[in-house]
Amino acid sequence: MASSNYPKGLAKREEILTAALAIVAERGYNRATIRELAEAAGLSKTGLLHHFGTKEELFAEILRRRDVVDEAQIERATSAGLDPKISDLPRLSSGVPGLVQLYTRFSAEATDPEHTAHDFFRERYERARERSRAVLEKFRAEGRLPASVDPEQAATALVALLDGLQIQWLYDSSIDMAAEVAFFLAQLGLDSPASE
Amino acid sequence: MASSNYPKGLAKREEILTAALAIVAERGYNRATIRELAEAAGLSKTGLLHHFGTKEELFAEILRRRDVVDEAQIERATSAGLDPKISDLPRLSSGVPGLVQLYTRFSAEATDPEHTAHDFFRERYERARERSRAVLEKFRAEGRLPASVDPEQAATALVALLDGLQIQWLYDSSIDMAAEVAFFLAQLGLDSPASE
DNA sequence: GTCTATACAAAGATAGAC
DNA sequence: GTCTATCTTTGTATAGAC
Repeated sequence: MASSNYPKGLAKREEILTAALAIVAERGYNRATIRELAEAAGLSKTGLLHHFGTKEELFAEILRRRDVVDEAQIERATSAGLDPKISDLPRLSSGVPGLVQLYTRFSAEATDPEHTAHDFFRERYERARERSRAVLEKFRAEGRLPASVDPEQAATALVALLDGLQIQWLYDSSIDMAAEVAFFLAQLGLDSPASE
Repeated sequence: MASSNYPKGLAKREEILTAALAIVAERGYNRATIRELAEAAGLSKTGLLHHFGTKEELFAEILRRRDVVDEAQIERATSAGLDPKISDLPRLSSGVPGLVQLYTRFSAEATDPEHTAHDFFRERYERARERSRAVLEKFRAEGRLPASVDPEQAATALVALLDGLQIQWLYDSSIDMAAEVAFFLAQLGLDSPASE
C-alpha cells in the first residue's frame, strides 16, 4: 500500500499523517479536504496523493494506526498482569474527539460495499468480535462470568455498544461511555475485581 | 421547512420522497445524488431543490417519516394491549437495507455540529433515550425489571446497542439484531412474558 | 522517488428567465 | 412553480520537472 520505503518518503508519510490527524481533530472531518491536508503537510495536493493514492487510503491508515496504538496499550496492560479493563476501552483513543468523529463517519461511509475501505472495516469488526469473545471466554473459564452468558452473543453486543455510545457521545458529550460499558459488563454478571 | 402547502406542491413532494426512498434502497446512499433523485422523480435538479432546499433536508424528511411510521406501529401495538416489544425494534424499518444505510450514514455525517441535521439528530437521540427510559421504568414499576437496574443508564445502552448493531449488520448481514437485543434485555433481567 | 502544475468530471448550490 | 445556465468545490488523472 505504501509507495516506497525510502527514508525520505517514510518521513514525509509520517509528517502527512500527523498533520492530517491534527486537522481532523481541530476542524473536523468535513474540512479535512485533501487540499487542506496537503497544505498542512507542506506540499501540493498531488504531492500528497503520491504518498497515499486516495483520500480514503489516508484515512484508513490513520485508523489502522489508532488500532495499533490501542492494541499495544491493551497488550502492555495485560502482560503487566492486569486484566484487560474492557470498561476503559472507550477511553483509549476516544479522548480525541476528532478521531472518534473520523472513525464514526468513515465506518459509516464504508458501509457501501463498493467503498475502498469496506473490506477493511468488515475484517476489523470480525476481529473486534473475535477478540472480545476470547476475553469473555477466558473470564468464563475463570469463573468470573456466569456460564449462562454466551460469549459470542455478548461480544457482538459489546462491540455494538461501543460504536453506538461514540455516536451519542458526539451529539452529547455528557454521555459517560465508560460508565455505560461498566454497566453492561455488570449486567452480564462479570465479577470485576478491584476496578479502580 | 416545506416550500409550499399548495396541493400540487404537496403531491410533488410526496412523489419526490417516494422516488428518493426507492433510489436509496436500490442503489445505495452514494448513488443517491440530487441529479439521480430528480431524474427518478421526473424533474430537473433545481426543480427538486425548489421543494427541498438542500439534499440534507430531503434526507432528514425521509428519516422523519420513518420515525413517524415506526412510532405509529409501536403505538398501535401498545394500545392493543401488547407490550412494546423492544426486541422487535430493529425489525421495524430495518428490514429495508437502504433505509438502514441512509440512517447510519446520515447520522454519522450530522455528527458535525455545523451540519444542517445536527440538531435534528441530537434531539432525536434525546427522545429515543427518554422513551426507552420511560418504558423500562414502567417495567420496573410492574416488577418485571429488577430494581437494581438504572433505567436511564440502560436506556442509553439500548439506544447505542441498536445503532451499533445496524452498523455491524451492514457489514455482515448474518448479525442477528433481534437476537442481540433480546439477549441484552435478558441480561437486564427483564421478565419477558410469552414473547412469540 | 518525490513532487508541481494543469486539466477534468461530478457534486451541490444559486440567479434569474419563463 | 419550474427550468436553463452558471458557479464553486470536491476528488482524481495525466504530464513532466527535479
